[in-house]
This record gives sequence, C-alpha cells and structure tokens, in this order.
Amino acid sequence: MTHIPVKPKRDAIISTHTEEAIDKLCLSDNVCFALYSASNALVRAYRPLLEAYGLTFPQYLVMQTLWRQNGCSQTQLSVATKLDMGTLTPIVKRLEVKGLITRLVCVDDERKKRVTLTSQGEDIKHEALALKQTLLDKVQLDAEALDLLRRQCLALIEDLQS
Amino acid sequence: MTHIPVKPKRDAIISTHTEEAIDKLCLSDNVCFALYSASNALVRAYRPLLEAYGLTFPQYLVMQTLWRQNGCSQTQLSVATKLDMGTLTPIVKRLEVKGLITRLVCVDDERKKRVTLTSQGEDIKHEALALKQTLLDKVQLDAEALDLLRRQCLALIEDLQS
DNA sequence: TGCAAATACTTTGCGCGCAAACTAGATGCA
DNA sequence: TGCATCTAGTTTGCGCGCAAAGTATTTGCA
Repeated sequence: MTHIPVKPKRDAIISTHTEEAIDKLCLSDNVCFALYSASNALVRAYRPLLEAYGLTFPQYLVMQTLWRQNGCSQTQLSVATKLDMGTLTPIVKRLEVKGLITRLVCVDDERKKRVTLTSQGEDIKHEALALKQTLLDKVQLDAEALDLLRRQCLALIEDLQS
Repeated sequence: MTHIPVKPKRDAIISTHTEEAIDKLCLSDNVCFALYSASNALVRAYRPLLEAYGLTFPQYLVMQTLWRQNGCSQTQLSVATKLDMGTLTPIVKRLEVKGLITRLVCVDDERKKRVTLTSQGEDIKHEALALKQTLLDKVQLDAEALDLLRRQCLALIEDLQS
C-alpha cells in the first residue's frame, strides 16, 4: 500500500523528472488548455488594476455594458456578457451594494429589472475603461494579432454553442 | 424613487432597444471579453462530454497531465496545469474520491504527495483523450488556425504574468 | 375571459480559481 | 548542532459559472 523506493536517496522518486520533462509535462500543446489558461491569466492580470475601483472582471464586463447602454434589463445584460441569469443576478446585486448601480422594477413589466448607473457608476467610466489599454500595453501582440485573436475566439464561441 | 414613464404603453422603456442595439450592446469588440467568453464556452461544451467519465474540465487537465507522466507531485501538477495549489488540492482530492488516482506521501520527502493513477484511471485514458477531437470536430477553424490560436494564447499568458 | 405556456428573475448546490493565512517537514548555514 | 528560512501542501473566504428548481408576472389562444 505504501510507496517504498529501493534506494531512498534524496529526491529519488519525483525529482528525477528534469526541467525538460516538466516542460514536456505542461499541456501547452493543447488548444483548449491554452485558451482556458489564457483566460485565467487575463482575469488574474486584471485583478490588481480593477481593485482600485472595487470591481471584479465579470463586474467590469457588466459595467462596460451599462456604460454603452444605460438602463438595460438584466436579460439584456445577460445576452451582452454571455453570462447566464443565475450568474448575473448576484453580480448585479453586488454592484448595487457598492453603490455603482440601482435596480428598479420596470413599471410596464414587473418581471423586468431596469439596471441604471448611479452618478458614482458614471464617474469611474473613463478611468476604468482606460485600464483595458493599461493591460494591453503589457502584451507584445500587435493590434492586428489581437484583432485576429478576438475574431478567432468569437468564431469558436459560435461553433461551440451549436 | 420609483421609475415612472410618461406613457406606460407596453415595453415602452426597455424594448425600445432594437435588435441592432443589442448587437452593438454586446462586448464582442473587446479582446479580453472574447477570450474570457470563449473559455467559458469551451468548459460548457466539454461538460456533457466529460460527464460520461464523471470529470470536470480542470479535473480532465489533471488527468491529462498524469496520463503523460504518472506519479507527479502536486507541485508538478500545479506547474503543468497552471493552477495554484489552493485550487489543485481539492481537485486532486475529488479525483481520489472518484477512485481515479491515489495520493501517497513521498518517502524521501514527507511534505510531497505522489499522485498516481489507479487502474481505473489508466483505463479511461484513450476514450477520454478522444473527447478532445470530438469537441474540435464541432469547430470550423482548421488545424493551422487552431495552432495559431494556441500560440497566441501562450504568448499572451507569458506577457501577462510579467 | 380563463388558463396553460412563456418569460424574467431568484435561489440552491457544487466545483472551481485564487489570495491569504496556516501546518509541517526539509534545508542551509552560523 | 540549532534555528531561521524555505518548500509542499492544506484551509478559509469570497466571487464566480452554471444547471436545476422555484416564484411571480405576462402572454397567447381556445
């Protein structure tokens, strides 16, 4: 049951894997892994930048949507951010607690919630949007490569959801 | 406090946003959003396929690493999957509960855990690896485009973590 | 008009992803 | 040898991401 090496000399078991072996071990030859990992890296890189505004990355996506079109319904936010309602509801609630938005029941259809920026939510718009460039400045890829990457991702989303 | 429209006719407030407006509303002109959203779509698309093996996508990444190099330490798994230890520990524990791996304290360094496939974990290797192709078959992008996408993601990860 | 079906949103449960704080064992060097 | 430092892994807390089930309102049509 227990693992017993013949010669228990230092690091005999695990560290026989050399640097190259660890490189080979990495899943970097895998598109899915690369994409998944890049997305994690992106959110991680945004974190310290968004911290100044008390936002998480998904919250930032919702704010970006509202900066484009204030007064959306939650369903519209869900479509725009490609996040489902079960994810969106608590995100929007947290933005309300932070005082960046308000949620009012829509008068003409009481099922709908109209999400509106507060003045505080409006105020951070330009500064917060500038963070996108701050982050992209760290990246070596040029505008064209980034645009290709963007379009490939959108194409992939399209293909995967069918 | 409450929102009162002048003429409360049907859908007067929200549905004035037309189809085009919703399209414009979408954040698809944003690389970061596209990447983030593609990663979510990927995990979503994998879910029903992996369900047959009782695996989640991150669990699948760990299994792929072990199929390449059985007997890794958790730190090596962490490097290979680019997931931090706090994320990895519970994932590996769940794989152990499912009976796909075992975790043994390493004899020559009792801080390390040697993660080893069970025969059941070995058994599903080829079938489970074939899922990658099943998923890629849904995608229109050709091998070359996918490889470019992969390399761009890896480059991005590199840039973002500095 | 009445009532089944659709729509908008909420809640619950579970598994990440990660920072931060913690435990325990190994290492290095004074 | 003694002890500070490092390293491997665990735990906690919080915010997603989403399926599934639930609530309330609106719609469509018999």
